[in-house]
Amino acid sequence: MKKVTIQDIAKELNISFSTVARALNDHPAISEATKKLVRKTAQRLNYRQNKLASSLRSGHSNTIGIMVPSLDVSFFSSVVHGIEKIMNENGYSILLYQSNESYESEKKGIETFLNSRVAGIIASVAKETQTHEHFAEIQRRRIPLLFFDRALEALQVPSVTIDDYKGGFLATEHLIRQGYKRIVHITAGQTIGIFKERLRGYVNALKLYDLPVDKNLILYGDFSLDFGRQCVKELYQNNIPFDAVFALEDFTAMGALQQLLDYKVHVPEEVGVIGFANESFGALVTPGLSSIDQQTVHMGEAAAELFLKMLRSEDLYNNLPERIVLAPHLIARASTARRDNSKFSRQYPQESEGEQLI
Amino acid sequence: MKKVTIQDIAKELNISFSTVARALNDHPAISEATKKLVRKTAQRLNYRQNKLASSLRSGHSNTIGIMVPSLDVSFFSSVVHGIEKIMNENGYSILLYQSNESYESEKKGIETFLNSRVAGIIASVAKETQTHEHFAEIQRRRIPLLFFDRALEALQVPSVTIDDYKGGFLATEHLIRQGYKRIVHITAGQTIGIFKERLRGYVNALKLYDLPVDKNLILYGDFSLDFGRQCVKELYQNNIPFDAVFALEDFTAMGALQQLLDYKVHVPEEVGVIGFANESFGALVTPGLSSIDQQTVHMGEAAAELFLKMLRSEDLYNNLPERIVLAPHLIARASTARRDNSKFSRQYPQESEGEQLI
DNA sequence: TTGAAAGCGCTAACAA
DNA sequence: TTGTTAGCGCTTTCAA
Repeated sequence: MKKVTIQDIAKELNISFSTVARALNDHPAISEATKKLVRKTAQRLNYRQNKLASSLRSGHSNTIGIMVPSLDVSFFSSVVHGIEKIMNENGYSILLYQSNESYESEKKGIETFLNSRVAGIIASVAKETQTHEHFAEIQRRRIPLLFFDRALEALQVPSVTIDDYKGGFLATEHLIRQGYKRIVHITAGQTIGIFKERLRGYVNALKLYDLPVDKNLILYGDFSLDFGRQCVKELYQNNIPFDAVFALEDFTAMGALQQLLDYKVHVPEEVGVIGFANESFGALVTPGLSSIDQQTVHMGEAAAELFLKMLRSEDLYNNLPERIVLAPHLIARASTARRDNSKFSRQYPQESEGEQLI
Repeated sequence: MKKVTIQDIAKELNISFSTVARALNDHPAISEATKKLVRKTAQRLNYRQNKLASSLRSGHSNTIGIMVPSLDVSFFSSVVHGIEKIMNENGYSILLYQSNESYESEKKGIETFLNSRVAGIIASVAKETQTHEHFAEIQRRRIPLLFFDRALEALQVPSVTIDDYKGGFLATEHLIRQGYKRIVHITAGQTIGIFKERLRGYVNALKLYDLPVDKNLILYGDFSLDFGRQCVKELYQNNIPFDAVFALEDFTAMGALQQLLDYKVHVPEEVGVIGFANESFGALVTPGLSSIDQQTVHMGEAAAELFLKMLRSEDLYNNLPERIVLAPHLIARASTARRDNSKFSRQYPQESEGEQLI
């Protein structure tokens, strides 16, 4: 199949190729008659516009780059799902890149985006990333950049994140209201912003409710199902009493829960467990795992909408960057259903999604 | 920041711009001295190659299109994760498109890919798609096309799928060997190929083990957690005796399992339950949900490898298309752990992943 | 309402 | 080893 260009259509119709180009782009100065004729011929010849040529010439592109740590993490694939949907409805295509949490890979991806002359970039920063030179270059080239979930605070870049402090606070407050008093918090050893915020929420909730902050109850480490199990094991081995576990994310919480059940500890009666992220399995396990919902759908939508606004505005880097912070939601399930909590007053407006206990 | 081109570098160094181009592309005819000089200047001026221009001129592109029904389905996001990783390692970028199971959307996506002059397309067909004209056009343009998981048999296109017949057979055989005799199969009302194959595997396994095929035990419908619950309810309401459920996928199986537990039916002692897809929650619920693993990782890898082979071969459409069919694996967990099954002989080589019962 | 012509930034054949 | 030159297929200004 020979490649068909606007020249071929022009020859077919004995008109100039610029008229053909205008007709195909629905230029107002072209008569309806020629437009119709051109479109018909284009279809007959199986013509397809060459976006490479048109983008090269016009300097505009309708491709945007999305950089995520990994599509294997349901949170990210879910947000990408949402962003792609909305950007696609607005005529944009998605160039996808996974950093796999590696700084080098992230840098390479940004380069690819830049070389491909994308119209803008939406990114969630890799765990490993310490410097921000590669992101700064995007700004220097005046290309719209937006962070979601994991942002680099040092850069003046718009972002959509959730309030991790509030998430940590909500989880801890919920446990306190359920009557738990010695609450363990499992957090990350590294100094990732979002986990520090969750920890801060935990500490402040304890203080607000006049509970002591016990260093022995704050466990640092990697996060994984196994680490959750190990934490519970060590707490028992070291004879450290506790009656609840708030883990930085659901898999770790699930590990803790499994280990407790292995030890024949009653959940939620003796020990309550809550996680973070509201992974889909939380609703399916027994007892149902309480968690903090990260507003995945909203985050994708908000990111796409804000980004579209950026693409449309000219004075992109003149005003202060818009930073949208979404409110996390408490999802109370059986793993923390110790008792009636009606006597407590509400601290935040939407405390629960009203999900059924399982 | 002004846009820097090879012309700017050429002016800086008082050499011709084609020398610069050659130097940057590591052309063998250029001396090491100039190469070094050019590279240094390029870096100093913050030069970035324009892929639009180079692809337009050379006629080659290193972008490939990936079309999936939805990234919100963990199976697809997981396969895309794998494909992106390998293609990326081989120097390709990914243009991503979700059909959301819509034929129109799929068609539009293919058009975008074609207009963007992708080097090739990897696709999993939308549920809604009945015709294959849009895929045929890809072939007519001699662009490499590969299907994964959901292929259109009518087209001579290479594909990577799993053996759904064998999956259905394995699941049913496993239940039979565990001593279950009246096995319900929940399948899709629509006539999707892969579900028909699973049903065929179910029927043939029963026949092979001399068990009757009872129409009352084959339930057609939508697939969802709720439908699984509903199936169990109806079976009890209609007084249809059964001692096992094989559902077309894990969420439906989970619904059946939950309803059985609500009815205080003992799983696996009284009724066994097995699903399909090996979703991550299966290992976390209690009792652990037996399932059929779809070889997600292998599928991504196999698809990427086969595709790379296609991209490299010239006589792409001359020989018969390679169709790779992966073997599904039985994952036996607590939901079917009725009793010792050592007295049965093995039908297939790898019967179980040897996963611990939870 | 249409045509002519220039050129986006690069690759690659041909010359030197 | 390097330079000259001609486009890739399109958008867009200027002219008619």
